Amino acid sequence: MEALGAATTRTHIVEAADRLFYRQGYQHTSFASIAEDVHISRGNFYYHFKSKDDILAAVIAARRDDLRRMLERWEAEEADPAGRIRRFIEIVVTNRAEIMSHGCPVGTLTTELAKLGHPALGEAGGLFTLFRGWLGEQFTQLGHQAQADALAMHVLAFSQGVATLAHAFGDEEFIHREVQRMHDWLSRYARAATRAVPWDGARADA
Amino acid sequence: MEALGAATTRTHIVEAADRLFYRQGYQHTSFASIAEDVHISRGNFYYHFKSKDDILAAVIAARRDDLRRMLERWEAEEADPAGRIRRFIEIVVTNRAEIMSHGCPVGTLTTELAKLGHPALGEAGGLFTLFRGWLGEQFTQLGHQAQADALAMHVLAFSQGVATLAHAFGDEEFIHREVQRMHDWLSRYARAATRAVPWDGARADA
DNA sequence: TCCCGGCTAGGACGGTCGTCCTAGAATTGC
DNA sequence: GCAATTCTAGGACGACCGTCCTAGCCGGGA
Repeated sequence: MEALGAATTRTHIVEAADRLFYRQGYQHTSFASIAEDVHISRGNFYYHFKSKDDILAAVIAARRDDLRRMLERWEAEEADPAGRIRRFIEIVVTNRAEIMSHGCPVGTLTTELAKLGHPALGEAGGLFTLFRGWLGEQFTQLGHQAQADALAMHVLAFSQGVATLAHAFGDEEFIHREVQRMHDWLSRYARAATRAVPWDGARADA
Repeated sequence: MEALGAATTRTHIVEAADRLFYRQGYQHTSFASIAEDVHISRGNFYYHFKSKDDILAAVIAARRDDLRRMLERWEAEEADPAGRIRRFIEIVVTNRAEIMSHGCPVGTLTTELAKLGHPALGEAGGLFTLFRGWLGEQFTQLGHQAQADALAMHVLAFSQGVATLAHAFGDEEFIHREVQRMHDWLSRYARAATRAVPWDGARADA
């Protein structure tokens, strides 16, 4: 019973598939290429996954878990909700190299699955929903309950627009310009609450 | 010599391919499905096009021509450069049904071709460049030469972000909100030049 | 009327894909 | 050391893909 070996092999498959789906797209990534990447026989795949869709589901679940951990980390590291939103805004800077090469992992996957009419589209869209809900929560904590979701969607739209064009044009200066613009925009909504932080630890619970 | 019949058949193929590439993606659209759509034999394709890539090139060229005509029409109908930019901003409203169903035709195609490593990526990216240059020209006419390209890219990023999220969430209210926000933003850059229009017909030539 | 060239239909071809099957290697519990 | 289980390798399969080939349809010019 070497369950550990199987677990790591399975993990390696998911990691390789994740990377390849991102770089080449889901449809364009064949079992052969994943197998080659993991140094595994092609036929051996079906011991760990019962279909290609199954691998996709595992990849989406892994991404979702990663994103959740990232959001939790931000919450631990940034006491100020505005600082957390700034973290999100700066994703496009932090990951600029990969974004310029392959776009946004969430946006491009969702778009592809939609065109394929793939049943996992809902799961992939859940990654957007994750960010949407989290950003909305931050804006709510900043005191903008009424517009929280609209503001969250605006931030998401920013990130998708920047990612798509940075990908198309490979323009790094553009990323920095738009991020700066977004920070300026955010400061209009963040100022009041940034001052509020020291004395309203209780409000976060409400 | 029924060259006319061939021309219309060719046009029908390009139109069907355009529609199917948009809805299902390039890779996921087979010759069989295009043939079925046009009511043509599968093998007959290669009289009109020598490969699938050839059809793609024709589709991109057709889109480019359509876009050019659209921009020329806007220039004829809108004397004010700000009005022309507003026309662009409102594309996402005008085409909201299609965008919510299938995303932006330019953005999704460019992204897909990039993942495929397809040689026609450059041509597809030219559609973005077309808008970028045209928008930049409008901002220049508004008197913002120095930042014209940056402003053009910002407008493009808006449209891509809105299209991607409207596609992912199917949220029409979101589209209207973001368009309104964008109009407000534009008015900050348009006001001065809107007044300037009557007396600076010469500047457009400079 | 016949012929010729533009145009079409249908099938054959090699290749790749996702899937499945099976024999056997490796590892564990007894 | 044996047996059972976990894991792997490699190939076979049917389906679909883009491509190509060829026989024949059709209409206009001689």
